[in-house]
Amino acid sequence: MNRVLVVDDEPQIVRALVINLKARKYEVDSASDGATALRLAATRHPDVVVLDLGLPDMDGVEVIKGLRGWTRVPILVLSARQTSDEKVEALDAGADDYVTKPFGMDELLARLRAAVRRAEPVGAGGGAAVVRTEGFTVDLAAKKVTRDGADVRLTPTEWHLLEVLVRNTGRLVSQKQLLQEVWGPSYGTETHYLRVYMAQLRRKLEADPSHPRHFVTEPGMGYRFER
Amino acid sequence: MNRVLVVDDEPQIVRALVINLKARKYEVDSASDGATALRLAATRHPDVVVLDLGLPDMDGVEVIKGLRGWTRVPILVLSARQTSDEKVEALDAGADDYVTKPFGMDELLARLRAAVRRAEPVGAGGGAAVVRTEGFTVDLAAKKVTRDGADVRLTPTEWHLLEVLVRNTGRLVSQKQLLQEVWGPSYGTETHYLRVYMAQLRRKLEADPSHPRHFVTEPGMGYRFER
DNA sequence: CTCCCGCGTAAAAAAAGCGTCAACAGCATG
DNA sequence: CATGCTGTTGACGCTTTTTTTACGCGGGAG
Repeated sequence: MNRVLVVDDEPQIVRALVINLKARKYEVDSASDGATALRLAATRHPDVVVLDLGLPDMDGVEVIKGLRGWTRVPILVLSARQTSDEKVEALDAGADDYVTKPFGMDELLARLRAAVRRAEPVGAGGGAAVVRTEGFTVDLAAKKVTRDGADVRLTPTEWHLLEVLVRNTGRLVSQKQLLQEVWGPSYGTETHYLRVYMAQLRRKLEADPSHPRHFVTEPGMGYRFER
Repeated sequence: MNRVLVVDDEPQIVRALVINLKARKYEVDSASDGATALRLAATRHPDVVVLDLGLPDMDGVEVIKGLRGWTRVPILVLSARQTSDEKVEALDAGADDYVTKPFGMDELLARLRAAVRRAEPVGAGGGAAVVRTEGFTVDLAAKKVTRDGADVRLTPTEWHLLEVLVRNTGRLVSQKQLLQEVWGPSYGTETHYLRVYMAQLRRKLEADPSHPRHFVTEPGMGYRFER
């Protein structure tokens, strides 16, 4: 889940934000002055910062610059000041968004989501994209399989089958599920295909293809990939 | 020089934006309806889109979704509607920012700068935008390819294709992704184009074009650039 | 013990995909 | 107006991939 750093010197605003954010399963840290904010940002590495400009100890723009010196974390500025100059200054200092008080909680949360979303890396897939065994390595993101340092060439069907199995490492995948995921929803009984392609995967990846260690047959049920 | 796509059905707003943007050295395209906007976005590849939600031919949120189907270009929404629901809907559909009319030009431009800035690749401040192989060198920033000390002349399409591949060095890029990024979202099955242009890239860059080392074909899946 | 079914393997036939050459149209340039 | 460049499209031979067919093996049921 995402971590948010809330920075505001008005306790009631902090409380309202914290309650709303926690209800939506964000992890929340809070600070009421700039120095604390910078320290927390450095130690806690939030995914987004909500920053009030009117802080007691330092100018809000200085906080933005302090953050931008070392991180690109999204900064959502919150301010009572509505003048155009203030907004321009904050945005050009490195803020990502600027919301004037009083603000609607729904809107603020939506802007927060937008900020978090666009900060996500391109590969939106969750989880480790590389799976290693002692014999070979599968890189889901690059769609690449390596064995003894050399690339292994897989056909689209072989790759797709491998992908489904690896994404379910350790779990049994039924024949029907494999067929439908790889060949399409109208397939489900053509277990021939599985035997043929399993043999090819084993030939390309198993040290001893006739005694497979990683691509295990569960007779009558399906197949299982073991790391 | 950044390219902006302005979408609004009120001519005076478009004119005001275009004048201000051009004065600040942006390249500007404009559209007055959603269909044109989507087409221009596909063909011109703007760095940021300024989108009015009240278009004559389609719902603004649909335009956002149409863009988000294939690109992460920043979208700055412009709208006369101020209700929280509208904002939330647009932001959650994939917009990056939401400004209500009437708006201050200074603020809009500052938000535009913020949107463009954060969309820049991480290594933008002098990072390694140059990729070298033993045969040739690609400079992403300068949009230049060098081989044996001499510049290689690439057509716009060739360059675009090369760019996508190089930005994904080592990763397999699917045929569909290549087609959509280079030719636009309505393409996806015209694999013929890829074959023709791959051949041209190889002829210009590979030492032995018929045995490519860097532009690898993964039959049925896509292509991969290897350094 | 024998039969039968599911499994693995191999090799065929069929289909799909790839690279290449060449022609053509649109467009900007000179 | 001619020219050259670019992007699009078609045709063809060839290779790879998928599908289909065939056959041997082994374990469990009867």
